[in-house]
Amino acid sequence: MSITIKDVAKKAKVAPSTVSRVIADSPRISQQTKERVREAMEELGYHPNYNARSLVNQSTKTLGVIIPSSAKVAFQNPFFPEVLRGITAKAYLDKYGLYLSTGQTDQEILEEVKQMVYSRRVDGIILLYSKANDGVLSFLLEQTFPFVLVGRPQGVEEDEIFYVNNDNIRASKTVTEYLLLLGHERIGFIGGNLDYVVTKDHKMGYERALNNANIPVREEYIVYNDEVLEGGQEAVIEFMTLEERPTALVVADDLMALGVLRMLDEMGISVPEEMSIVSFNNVMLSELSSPPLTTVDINIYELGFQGTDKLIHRIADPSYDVKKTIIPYRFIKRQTCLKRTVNES
Amino acid sequence: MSITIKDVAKKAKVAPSTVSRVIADSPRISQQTKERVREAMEELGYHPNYNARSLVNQSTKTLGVIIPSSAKVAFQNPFFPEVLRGITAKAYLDKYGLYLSTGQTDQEILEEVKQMVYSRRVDGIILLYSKANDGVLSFLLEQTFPFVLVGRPQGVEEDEIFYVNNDNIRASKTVTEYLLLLGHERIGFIGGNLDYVVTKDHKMGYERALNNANIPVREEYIVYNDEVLEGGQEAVIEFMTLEERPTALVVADDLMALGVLRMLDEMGISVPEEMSIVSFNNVMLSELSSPPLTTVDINIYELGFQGTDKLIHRIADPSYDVKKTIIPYRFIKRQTCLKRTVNES
DNA sequence: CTGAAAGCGCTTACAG
DNA sequence: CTGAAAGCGCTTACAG
Repeated sequence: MSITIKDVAKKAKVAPSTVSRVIADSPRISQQTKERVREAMEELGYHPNYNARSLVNQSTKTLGVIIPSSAKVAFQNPFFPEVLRGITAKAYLDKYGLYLSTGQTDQEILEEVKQMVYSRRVDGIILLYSKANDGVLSFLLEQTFPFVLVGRPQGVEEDEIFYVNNDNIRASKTVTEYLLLLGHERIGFIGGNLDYVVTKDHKMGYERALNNANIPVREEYIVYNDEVLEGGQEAVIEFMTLEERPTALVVADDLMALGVLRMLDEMGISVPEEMSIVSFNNVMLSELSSPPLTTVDINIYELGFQGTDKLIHRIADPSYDVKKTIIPYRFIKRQTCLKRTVNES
Repeated sequence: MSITIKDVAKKAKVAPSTVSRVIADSPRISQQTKERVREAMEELGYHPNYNARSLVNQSTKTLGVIIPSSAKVAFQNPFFPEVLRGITAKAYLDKYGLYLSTGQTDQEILEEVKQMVYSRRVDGIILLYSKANDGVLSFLLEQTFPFVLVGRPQGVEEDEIFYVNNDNIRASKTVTEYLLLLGHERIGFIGGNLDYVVTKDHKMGYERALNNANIPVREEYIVYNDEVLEGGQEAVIEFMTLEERPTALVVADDLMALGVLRMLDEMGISVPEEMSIVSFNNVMLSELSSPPLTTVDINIYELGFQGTDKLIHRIADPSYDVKKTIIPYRFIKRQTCLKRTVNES
């Protein structure tokens, strides 16, 4: 059908192997021949067939990107588009292609990952989430297939895993301490899905800050929710029906915080006067809410970029051994936090 | 290295071709042999090599997904994650893989598309935007490579192109008429990037509605902006410095409308009392703003799903000829529109 | 500096 | 119902 190396060879009156070497720009081919071959390629409109190449090279120059199961939830959170942007940028630089997972359930995703590695569709995998007892992770580990995790590994063989992450524990601690410094003592915590390690880290940071300040951690001030958008709203309802309502909130995600804001608005509770809020991610929209969100910029783009960088390193050089990279975060103070007024119990 | 068809053949004491037929579940192989071969595959942990397959089949079972150049802008708009979700769902059903473009500029993207088709990395392409004089489009057309457009084609050979789209002209007309019915006569239009066909369609619908109502279209009421988020804000400033300010706004995108809302809020102009707003897309967040946005649900997921369906059809059956699919939209009335109060000039 | 040959891991007419 | 052989389009030792 299409033009192959043989056609070019014939036209340039050389052997196919010579054409192949010209493509690779081998120094062992004379300038003259190169030119003649290139001319022939040009005239015929030759382009190398990727599959043939991959087959003999045993490498595809593509990276598999695994998006968490709840694609519906996941995709509506700007986190994923933004990591993807970082991944994309780095992949482009190194001429890697990106192969996207399409499964919706954990089961489907595991199947897909297996296909990807067994059928040699990708050279490495980048896992966009971290949770405990993840089948995908153990599979990858047991196959010793190159992969990197965006998030903190948890469970067995942590030191075997390549990953990029923020220090989410510290970030959460900082943020809670900030609230403490503003005089808040009744601080609520709205976490994401507890399956994810990041949620545990947020909670841990929160608790440490309270402990250091000798403020008891109260069960009723801690709430988790899967739903990024509705989650915040439900949590607010829970807190607001408490006898001793919190005066400040640590929220796992900007989008959730948007939901919180909206619900508080409906309830006639003003932010930051009556309720202070800090969240995480510094998603584009966090600046647009009213009031603009005080949040932690975790540098999502960089997580994607560095993760990809690490993966490519790992693929190119099996002896590469820098297992983890911690991306710095930045606390962004906007307008959802205020000193606690002392006119309540 | 890894287990091949030959290893299985040896173990099962058959010819490689037989193994191949067992994989394809050919009816011409006896049940007995099938079982023996399958056992061998199982024991050895055999998995077919995708590249080898693709090479002989001349097909990759992968779809290329092309995201518009301004990935930064694009990705921050929930439109793309949401189409991707639709694409992903359909691709999964038909066991197609997804290959993502990574280029940032038009030039880079064109290069990538060329690579994809020349090197046979994908069986078809899904273009997530439509603009006039698009190099990618003409290239695909001239190669007669299977592709589908999400959006309305414009320029030459429109009837040659497979596409899924909304009737954006009518949607925009409807929405403008709604504002008209509420008594608004000074209606501003904030469009997106004029390079995109959707922007032209929105404008056309807007103008038609005004024309039908015998209301002159005023230059100063029409504004375009690339930046999804900041765009709305700038536009508001422009309008508000006019002597005769608009009392209602048609906004190209929910995110832009969020920007508009925020700016209006800062200016102390209340929505919907002093300014009515209608936008497009019905992105998840449009419900969370205060007030919640009146918008047009264009069914983004379905655009992706149906587009992919069309592409797969086209690939599987070259005689398939249903060129266009129009996805219905739904006008969602929430709280950003109000009857115009007549206490102004 | 260049070519002939083998091989990457599959599939599919062609025979029998 | 099964096998031997050719071929998909490349690359890369091995010779010369």
